[in-house]
Amino acid sequence: MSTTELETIKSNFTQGLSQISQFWGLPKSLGAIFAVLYLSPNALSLNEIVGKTGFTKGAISTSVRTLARMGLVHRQSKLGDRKDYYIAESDFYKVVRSILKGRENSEFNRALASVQETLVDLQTNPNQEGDAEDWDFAKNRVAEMQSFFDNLDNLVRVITALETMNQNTVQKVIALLKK
Amino acid sequence: MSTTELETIKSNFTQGLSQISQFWGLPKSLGAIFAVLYLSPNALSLNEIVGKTGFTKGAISTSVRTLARMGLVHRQSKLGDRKDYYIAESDFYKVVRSILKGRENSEFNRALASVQETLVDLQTNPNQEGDAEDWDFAKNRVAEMQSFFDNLDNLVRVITALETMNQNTVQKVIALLKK
DNA sequence: TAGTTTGTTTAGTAAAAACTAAATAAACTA
DNA sequence: TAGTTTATTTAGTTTTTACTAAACAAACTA
Repeated sequence: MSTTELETIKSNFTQGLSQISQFWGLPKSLGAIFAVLYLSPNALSLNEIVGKTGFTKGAISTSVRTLARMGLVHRQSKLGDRKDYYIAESDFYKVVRSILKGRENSEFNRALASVQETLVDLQTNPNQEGDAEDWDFAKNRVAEMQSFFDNLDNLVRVITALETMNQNTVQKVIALLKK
Repeated sequence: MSTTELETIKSNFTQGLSQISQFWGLPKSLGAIFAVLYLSPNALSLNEIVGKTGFTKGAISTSVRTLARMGLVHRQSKLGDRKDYYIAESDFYKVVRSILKGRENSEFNRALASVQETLVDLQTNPNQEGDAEDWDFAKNRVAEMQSFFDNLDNLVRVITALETMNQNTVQKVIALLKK
């Protein structure tokens, strides 16, 4: 009965993380799986996760891999046991850095590059007569955007370079901003 | 012909922003509409946006409203003209603050609240005998998560409270983090 | 070897989201 | 008033995405 109670609370928590997950445009399953792992004192096998979440083996298999890519869970192998086991990363600052690092590979960078190409295209073009103002306007706008992205990219680069990031780090930033 | 060239470049740029948009889990249309407005020296009416993007009036009508909610575009009314006109916000730091502010209303906060409820549920419950360690483990885990969220929330609160935010602000943060 | 137990991939389905076309509403105009 | 011109809403379609069920593959076991 007390166990049931705990399970109920866990289930509510899982629902909450599912919603957060889909708020960020991710599948609910990711939130649910992470929640189950996060509240489990011991590593869980794929089939155990199936049992606790109700998703199929295939779904868990792929979901758990994307969670691992994000740095939110880690795969473990026990000796003499063919099963894989999964645990949740509980240091969220680590997760933030891991996700920010992931940006380099991603589709996102290809899109960013296309913005940069636009800027080059605009700059290398000889000024036209008829629509010179249009060209200049576009040039300035895209240059501003590029500068914003560069600035942001620097910030991310510095963050990912931090050997440690924790509450204290954030609080120092807050103190700086408050002035 | 030179005009055609400029249009081609604009179209590439628009494609780029569309991809960025969908990378963040948003409809491509949002990126496309913003791109068109961002590169337009003058405010555009709804029908002009329809012409430049190829989406239907209905789609533009709703998309432009969500863009406005995010602070990415602004609606303008010209006197003696019944049409609405739209311009892009070009200060991206403003946009960041605007989006961060929007968090208060959102579904996101309801989900966060449910995490907090979980914590309360766990803490108010009298310790059980059989599964005391399970309760404690869950309690600690959820408390840690809550503390992370609180910390982040403070940061966001400070950022939105900033009267101005710009490249310089970011650079100061970078300088702080580098030490 | 054949038989288990695991994880992954694939093909198909169900559900959700983005979008279109058209009806409606609202504000003006002649 | 009836007729235009605009924006919004609605109902339905298309497209995309998440997921299931089942086949497959790989690693072990008897």
